[in-house]
Amino acid sequence: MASTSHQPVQGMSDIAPPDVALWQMIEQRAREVFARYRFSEVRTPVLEKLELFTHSLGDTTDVVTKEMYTLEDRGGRKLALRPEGTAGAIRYVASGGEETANARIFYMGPMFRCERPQAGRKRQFHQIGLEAVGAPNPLADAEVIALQVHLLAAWGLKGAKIRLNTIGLPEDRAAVLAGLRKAILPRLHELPEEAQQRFETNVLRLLDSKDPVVKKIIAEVPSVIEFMSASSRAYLDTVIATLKKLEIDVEIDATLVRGLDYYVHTVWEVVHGGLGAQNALSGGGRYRIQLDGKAVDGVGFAMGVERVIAALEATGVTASQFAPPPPVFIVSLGEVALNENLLLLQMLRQRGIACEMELSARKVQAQMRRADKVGAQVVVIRGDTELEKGTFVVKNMADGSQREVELPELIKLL
RNA sequence: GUAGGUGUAGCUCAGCUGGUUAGAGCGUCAGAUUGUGAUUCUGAAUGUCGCGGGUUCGAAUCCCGUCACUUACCCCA
Repeated sequence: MASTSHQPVQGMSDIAPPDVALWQMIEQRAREVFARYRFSEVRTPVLEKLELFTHSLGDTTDVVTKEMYTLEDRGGRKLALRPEGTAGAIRYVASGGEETANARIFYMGPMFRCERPQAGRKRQFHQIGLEAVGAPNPLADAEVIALQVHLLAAWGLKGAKIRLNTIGLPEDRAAVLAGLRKAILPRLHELPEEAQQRFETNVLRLLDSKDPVVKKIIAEVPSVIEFMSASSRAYLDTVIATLKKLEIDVEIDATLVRGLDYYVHTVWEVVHGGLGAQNALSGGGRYRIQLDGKAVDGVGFAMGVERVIAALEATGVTASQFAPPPPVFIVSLGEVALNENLLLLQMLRQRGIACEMELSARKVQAQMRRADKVGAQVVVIRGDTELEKGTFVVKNMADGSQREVELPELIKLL
């Protein structure tokens, strides 16, 4: 604390052993759910060519222009730490030919964005993401959303909501922008200066503004969906109808916008109260990514693990609930017993029993305190007397009772 | 990039408008208990008061700078 030299890089942090238990639970249950939906894991490099991201995410997006960690390797090649997982996953898919045309893959791992850290936002953060590759099909979108709901349930997370919207096809974009501008124009002078600028540069971004004045005007303007083509609207309708059949509640929110250029049709977010300003624990949607002249269609989502954890903790879940099982503790009395117990320790471990012991001849009292400290429920005590008799004292820490047994009995007890 | 809050022991924090040797709780270690834990009692160790500079007889305290953490804007998971 006093020294800053041993701290991790700004916005990056260690995940300490007790907390890791929660991470492992999240990852393990995610793997179980993904397996049921027949998705397989892909592990792509953390470092990619810079252009992979500029091409797929869009070279004017904020993520690409001001948030990426970029570097040059010794050969002068421009590289970037991945700011998200879809680009790399799709690069893998695009390189694979036919057999990956309908790939169903998931990934989990660290992502990097050099932003100002705040609640729910780290510079190194972790995502669990999934991509269902294949031609646009509203049923696929619904299936992926259903999977996501399943995932939230598997984690035991309560209170999450899904906000759903469509951003239509690229062909709709011009009509949407024009329609929106036309609707807002009469009230443009009411907007704050910053918002007026955005009216020119990126009208869509006015939709999810946090400014109360902007919000009010946006609420009175027709929904973006109304400016879209009939086929885009039909696509959305099918997604909604399918979700209804699957009994999945979503909130249609026409102000939902996404910051990456590759999205088409369905987009959604999973939000949770009690997360601070960054209330989205997942973002997802359908996309079309052009790579080397090849278009890859798919639908997917990415969940921010740190945010999922924050949401779980906000609902009373703690890492200690997923702590590893308590160990058996071996107490030694005297040097001779200490050495003999080392053999016992290894023998028990080889039988699959988690156990530990003090590796120096400390006082019994200190060893017992240690046993209690690490949460041992059973303590095996062995000193000279027991060595002579070939017995072990087994103590139950909960009620304090103990009995003396021989080896076969000991193994049966543990 | 912009704005607010905070940096004192391993952890959580107290330290009033500057005044001698900088505190508490928890944790750690040890003793009470020479072979028995969570309770109790007793004791011990650990601080360049984030860092650098300034004002002052004197700075943890005031001023300036800087770094870090934190919250929010922007944007996003």
